[in-house]
Amino acid sequence: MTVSRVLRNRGDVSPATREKVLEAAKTLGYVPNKIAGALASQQVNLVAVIIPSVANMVFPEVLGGISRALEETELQPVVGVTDYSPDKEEKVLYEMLSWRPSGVIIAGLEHSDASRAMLAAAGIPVVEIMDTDGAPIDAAVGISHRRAGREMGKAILEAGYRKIGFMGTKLGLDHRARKRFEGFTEALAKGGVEIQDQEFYSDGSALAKGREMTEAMMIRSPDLDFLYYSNDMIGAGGLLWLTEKGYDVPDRLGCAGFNDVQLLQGLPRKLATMDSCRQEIGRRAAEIILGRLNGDDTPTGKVELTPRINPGDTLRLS
Amino acid sequence: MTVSRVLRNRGDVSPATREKVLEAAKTLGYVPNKIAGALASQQVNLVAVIIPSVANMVFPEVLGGISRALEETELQPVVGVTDYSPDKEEKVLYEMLSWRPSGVIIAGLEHSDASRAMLAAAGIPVVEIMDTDGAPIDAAVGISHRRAGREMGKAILEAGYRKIGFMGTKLGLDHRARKRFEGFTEALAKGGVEIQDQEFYSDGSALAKGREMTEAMMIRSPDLDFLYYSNDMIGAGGLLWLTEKGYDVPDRLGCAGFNDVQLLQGLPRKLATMDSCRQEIGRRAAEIILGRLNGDDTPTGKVELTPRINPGDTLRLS
DNA sequence: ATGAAAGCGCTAACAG
DNA sequence: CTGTTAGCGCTTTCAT
Repeated sequence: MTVSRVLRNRGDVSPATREKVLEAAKTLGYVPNKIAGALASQQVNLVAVIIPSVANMVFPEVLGGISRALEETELQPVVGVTDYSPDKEEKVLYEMLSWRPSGVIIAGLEHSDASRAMLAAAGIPVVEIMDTDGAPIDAAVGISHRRAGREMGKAILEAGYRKIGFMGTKLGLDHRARKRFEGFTEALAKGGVEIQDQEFYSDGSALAKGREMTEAMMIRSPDLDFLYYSNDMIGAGGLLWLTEKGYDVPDRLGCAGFNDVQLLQGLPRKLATMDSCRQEIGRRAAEIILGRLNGDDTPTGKVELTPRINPGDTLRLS
Repeated sequence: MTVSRVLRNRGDVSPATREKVLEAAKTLGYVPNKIAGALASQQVNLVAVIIPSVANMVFPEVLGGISRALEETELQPVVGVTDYSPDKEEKVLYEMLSWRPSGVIIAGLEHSDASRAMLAAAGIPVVEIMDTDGAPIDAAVGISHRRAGREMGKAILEAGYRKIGFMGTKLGLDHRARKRFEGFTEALAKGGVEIQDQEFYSDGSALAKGREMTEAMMIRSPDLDFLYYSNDMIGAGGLLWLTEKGYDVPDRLGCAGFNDVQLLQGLPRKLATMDSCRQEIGRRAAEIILGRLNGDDTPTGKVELTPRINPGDTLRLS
């Protein structure tokens, strides 16, 4: 009845009755039931956001971009976490889709067949984020990690480094880290250079792991002149160790990470890195959803952002 | 009809029809509509989790505890973020309650009157977390930040430090930081000591801020012999600066933070700190919700966990 | 073991 | 401007 209209500021309601209803609602402590509302109106102003982890520092920033873009909107983000597991992704997705959200923002381009099917069948805008190396189901916004790896490789060669070591997460399910690695080795190969040593880790405090792995690697392969880390956290740990040991960085030895996490500002030396455009990815993804929902003819397909190399203090300039 | 029974493994259904339904569902890519289900059954297996921030490192860990406890359950956490604003908290809460969750886990004990009213009226279990200095609406799990501050103050005095500086976030809306500060000054007062210098910051990279503030403070008050930081991140930044400048830590100058964030493991020196029991808080909170929902006579009221001081390398032992 | 019917609390469309 | 009437897609209860 009229009550519904008042609470949603819809249609014409006389200020008098409006007042009355509002007051009654307040004194009764009335909270509308969105479940019933959603069922009746067949629309749920929620955007499902599916990411691998909240601990990773990268994703909270993407989330920030999304929230900000959705702030002045009816839409609200709801996040689900997959822990980098395709199985869990499938479950989370199923769970979220069963609430009939207005759109989905999901990290990565690789999903199980079932997940892809659900997304395709959902009949709502789907934006895959972070990565553009592959074919999106609907829309995608991100960076090309393969290209990012390649460019870092190129920059390193141009700076004159030749004996290169790599450290990173186990490359199994982190597709983006894998693609960076592939692009990196590819660029090196083009310059006739091969990675001389490499090491992978799976869990633990990234800073400490970076430190340990770096120590192990420098003992094993003392003549390395560059260390490429798959993320800034292990890179920072490594750099701390190198600094303590008195390595001449970046001349005797250079190093670089990936992500440009601002968390690390304040460390003694600034690690060379590459911005992964996290905020903007979030914002753009949200905007695409909004556009689609407004019926704008937002172009489907990929939006590829371009990360820049930030040489910091640890990459000799060529 | 029968379909409903199959999908929920309820009631007696012949294996034959069961098979048929399941297959049909799969080929049709059928995803049940939880909205309708929730409306009909009057129950939503969601737990609203309301926290100030996801960027803070503290809350993701609490979330981890909650998720793990809820893993084998029907319940699913859904998080809302308040950005430390009571207004936003109210909005988020209203929004979430309108989805009729089965329970609420919310950070802190201070809420607007409206928020308290909503929580009290919701008729669902409510667990306030992180803090026990105050009166909970329903149940609470956390630590006494006042006591944490007091204990750190006591430990510092016992170790013989006397000229103490404090650095922290602006104490406006972060009630827990404020309570720690109050407890801290109280303990010092009991020992006849007063804080000699203090500085507050609002935003920016915590590590960098800690560094800057420490530098400023040590220039302004060079005879300080202890620095108490309201969190580990600024503490770590400060410690890095002190180490670079060659301060004799912890003898000439001690320092300590709060939270015991594992993120920082791997820094050259380990900051003295206090564990804030984040994981366990999350787990216990979830368990209380579960208990209440199962009708167990879980005792209402506060659960106060006891944080321990971890002296690291920066607190002289007494 | 299965079908039929009622209704969850709202919104949408239409009357008044 | 305001009231009335149908559902939304399920679950629940009751009959078969």
